[in-house]
Order: sequence, then C-alpha cells, then structure tokens
Amino acid sequence: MEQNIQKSWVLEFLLRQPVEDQIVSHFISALPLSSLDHHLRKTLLLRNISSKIQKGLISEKILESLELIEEIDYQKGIKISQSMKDAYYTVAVDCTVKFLKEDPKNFSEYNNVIGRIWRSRVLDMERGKEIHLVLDWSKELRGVLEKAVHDVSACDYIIMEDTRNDALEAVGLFLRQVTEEMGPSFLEFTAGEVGEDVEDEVEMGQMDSTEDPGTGLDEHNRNVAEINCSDIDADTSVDGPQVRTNASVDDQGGVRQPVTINALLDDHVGVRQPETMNEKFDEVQVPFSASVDDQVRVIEAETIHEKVDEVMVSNNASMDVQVGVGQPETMNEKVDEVRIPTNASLDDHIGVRQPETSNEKVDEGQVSTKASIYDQAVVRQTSSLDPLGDLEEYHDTISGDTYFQINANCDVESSDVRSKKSYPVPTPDVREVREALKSSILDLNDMVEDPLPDALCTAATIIADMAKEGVSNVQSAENENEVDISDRSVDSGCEAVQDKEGNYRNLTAASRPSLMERNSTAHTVEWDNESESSSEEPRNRPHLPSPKSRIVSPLRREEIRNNTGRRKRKKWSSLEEQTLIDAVQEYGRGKWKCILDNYHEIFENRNEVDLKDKWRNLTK
DNA sequence: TTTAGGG
DNA sequence: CCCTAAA
Repeated sequence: MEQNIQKSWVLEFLLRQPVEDQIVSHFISALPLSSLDHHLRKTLLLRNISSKIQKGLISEKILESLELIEEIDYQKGIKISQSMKDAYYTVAVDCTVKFLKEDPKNFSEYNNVIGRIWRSRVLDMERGKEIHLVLDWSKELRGVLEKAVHDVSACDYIIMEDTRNDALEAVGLFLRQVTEEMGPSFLEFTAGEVGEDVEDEVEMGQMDSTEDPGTGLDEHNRNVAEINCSDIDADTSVDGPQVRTNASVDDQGGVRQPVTINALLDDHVGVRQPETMNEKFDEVQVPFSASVDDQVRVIEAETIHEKVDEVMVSNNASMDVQVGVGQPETMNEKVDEVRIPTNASLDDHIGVRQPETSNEKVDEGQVSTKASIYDQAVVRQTSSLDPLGDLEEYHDTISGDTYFQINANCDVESSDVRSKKSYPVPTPDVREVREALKSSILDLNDMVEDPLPDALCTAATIIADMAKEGVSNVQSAENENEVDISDRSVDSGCEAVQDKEGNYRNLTAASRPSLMERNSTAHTVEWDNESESSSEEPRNRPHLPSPKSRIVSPLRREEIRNNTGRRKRKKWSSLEEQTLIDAVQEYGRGKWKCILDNYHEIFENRNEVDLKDKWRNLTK
C-alpha cells in the first residue's frame, strides 16, 4: 500500500517531467488508470495533452483526454472551467476542419471526421455524459460543419479560420490554468518542505562518520547538488509552478548529499548516508518509480564497501546532463556511470548495478547495453510488450515474487544472487503449465459466447434513451430556466449506467442519487413516444401525456408520410452509410434497434427496418 | 415490438 | 420501401 502511494508520487512527478512522449504514451495506454488515484490520472492526461500541443499537434486524442479530465473533475466536484470548454471546443473544431484544409476536395474524409467527432463524440456528450462540456456550442457548430460538406461558402469560411492556432492557444491556456490550480506535484511540494530536514539529517549522518576526509567529496557533492538543482529547474519550468527541491550547498562545508526529488521518495533512495568509512557516495537516479525502492535496497544490501556509484537511469536530455557533469574526478573513489538511454521501453532504463570489487575501473560515458554491465551483475529486463506490465513485473522481479525472471531474461551472473534468495527457478515444467493454462483460457473463451456486445448494446441503449430525454429536455427547456436541472439529471442518470468505454465512470452515480428523481419528472414533459423501449420506467408515461408530445409527433408523421401512403424516398447520405457501417461494427448486425437508438440523430426518419434493408443493400 | 427475409 | 411471419 505504502509502496503504491510512493509509486504514484514518483509517477506523478515523472509525468510532469519532459520525459519522452513515447514513454508517456506507453504509460497512458498501459496503465490501468482506474487503479490510480484521480489526481494522478488527471496529471497523466494533462501531461499527454501538454506534450501534444507542445509539438503543435491537435488531435482527437486531446478530446479524449479532456473528456476524461472532465470526468475526473466531475467526480471531485470541480466545475468545468471556461478554458476547458474552450479547449475542447477549439480542438474539436480543428480536428474537423483540418481535413478540409489539407485537401478541400477530400469530402469523404471530412465526412468521416464529422461523423467520428461530431456524431459519436459530441452526440455522446450531448446525451448527457458530459453535457456541460459541449452543450453550449455543439449544436449550432455541428450544423455549420455539416452544412459545409455541401455548402461551398460555409466551407470556405471554415477553411479561412485559423482553427489550429485557436485550438493550441485555448489548450495552452487551459493547461496553464489547470497546472496552476493543481500546484506542484506532491513530491516537489514535499521535497520543498522536507528538503531542509533532509539536509539536517544528512549533516547528522555525516557527523556520525566524523573523520571523513572528504574535501574532495565535498567538492563533488556540491557539484552534484548544484547540478541537480539546475536540472530540476530546467525540467520543471516547463510544467508550471515549482517548489524547488534543493540540497543547496552547505556553506559550512559539510558533506552534502545531492538531494534530488527522487531521492526523497524513500529513505533508501538517493540520500545515502555513508555508514562506513568505506562507503562513499551513491547517487541513484531512477526516474521510474516502481523499481526504485527495491533496486536501491539491493545495492545497499550488497555493496557495503562499494565506491562511488552512479546509477543513472536517464530518460531525457536533462538527465543526461547530470551524467556528464557529475563526475567526481577529484575523488579517489572510482566512478561508475551507467547511462542507459531510453528509447524503447521503460524497463530498458532500469539498471541495478553493483561493483564487486573496490578497485573497479571507471566506466565513464555511455554504457549502452549489457556488455560492460553484465559482469557487474546488472539486472535488466528485456521484454517490452507492455510498459506498465513490465514495470510492475520488474518491480516484482526485484522484490522477489517473480524472481526467476531475472534469471530467465537477464543473463544475471547467476549464483551470487540466486544463492541469497531461494525462489523458484523457471523450469520447462513451469512453462508447460503456463502454456497449458493459456490455451485452456482461450478454449474457454471460444466456448462461451462473449456477452460483451450484448451488454454494450443494452448499456448504450439505455444511455441513448436517457439522452433522448436529455436532448428533448434541453430543447424544450431552452427558453426556460430549467436547463440546469435537466442537465444534471441527465448527467447523473447516465453516470449510473456503465459506459462502454470504461467502468469507472459509474462511480459517481451514488454520489448524486437525488438527481435521478428529477429525471422522472422531466420524463413526463417530453415527447418520446417514438421508440421508447427499454427505459426503466415505461409505465409512467401513458398517464402523463404532455401536450407537446401530441403536437410534435403528428407533425413529424405528416412530414414523413406523403399522400401516396408510402414514405417519401430519402437517399442515404454517406454519413448515414458510414455511421451504419461503424455501428454494425460496434454493436453487431441485427441490433438495428440499438443502432438506431444510439444514432437516432444521424438516422433521422429511419427505422430499424430501414437500417436492416440498407445493410442488406450495402453488403449485397 | 423487433428482426429476418421475400417482394 | 413495403409487407409479413416469427419470436
């Protein structure tokens, strides 16, 4: 538990660093976000957005991230800021328009995008989930954008707008604002507070081992301390307000340990108290949290007489700087620098290094991979399928749970480590059993029909129903003062339903149960006798037929039916076709009602049979 | 009511 | 698009 918290701290800090984006995106795709706390998740998402716009990229990913952030904020009761709305809005617009800009004639792609963004995403949100994020503008804008497909002047107008810049600015503003609101990362914050204490402790520890000759050491540490400080400055200035973590140079001349933010994570990490005269100085910089504790523990346990170790696990340029400069050449101790540039996967960066003799050579510069490290017993895991998994696995590995993997994957100079801990060794048997298990799982999966599509459909249908209510509510309440109420009721209603994208969304349902009741009230005010199927309270309606329902639906009927008794023929738009294709993909063929409900805004004046017929034609 | 399939 | 059987 504690370790988890520590992990999040480090992770949070990390995410605010200019780490390579690739790594971050690995994180994002791999992390089980629901297992992280809100704050961390939000940080992660912000980080993602930030990196995108720093590259000048505006993409639909940003929309997703914003939605998730909104979700998190919502659960925490934070109101959506205007800047966030703006960000979302401008990004959505730009995502849509940029296809037209790239190729004004490429209407089909443009169509697709409109479909994708404005149909599914925005409609989704209009249905209630995040209604406040888009409600204000989405309707008219969607109208305009869709019109642009056919209308040249509207199209030109759209192309003229510098939507990309708008988006970048809006998102930038949003990020700045949020970052400010969130304050420094926990570690930075704590580090700022604890920093002094740590220094004191360091001095104490130093006094215990009094006779350290250490002027050279002093020198070195001072260097490192300074470097770390500047590094931190450089690193963090990007992301906003900072609490500086510093092990400032001690004017009294005491030996200073470089205190990096990472160091504060754990007693074992970074701030090493020289416990014997032989033990000099360790600098351990491991930007990835999971491995930190145990890794360092290993070093501590097994290198009582070690000399200076720098285990540099660097993942970005600024880290590299430390490597280059932190060279304690004034000291007698030997220096090991292990620098492992990170490009591929996280675990590639994690090295545990331990000198076995006190007279090792200085390894300076880049030890890019195994060769020069292995004889020093470097633990390195090579699989790179899943960054987080690997990270976790690595963690486990070091701490022992899956210890055999070290041996399996990492050419560790065997006996030494193995003899100290007795963990199962991977035998062919183990592999066999594992394979057997895997295949049996597959078999089971094949035998049991996957209930997911059905569940998906059901959930989506319910959401759609509510959405219909929500939309019509909003429509009918547009000139009244009840928008707020309907908003919230819709929201809470939809939150209660499991979302198709993730199940952590429904956590808030309980927090706002009372709002559900208004939903039922709202229920009665609207016209929804078209296709109300699986709503929770279908029995209530017949008793309360609203005037509107009587007025609106007949009109609609008139529209549809002409005097021939036959419905007016209506050509299928490409948007409709595309939507249908997507929807079938999503919900499956035959779920026409479900599809219709979910895309009723697209399939205007179509019924289930129409969808079915169309599909038949499409696939003929 | 919804789906499938023939017309 | 319509019609209708079947569920």
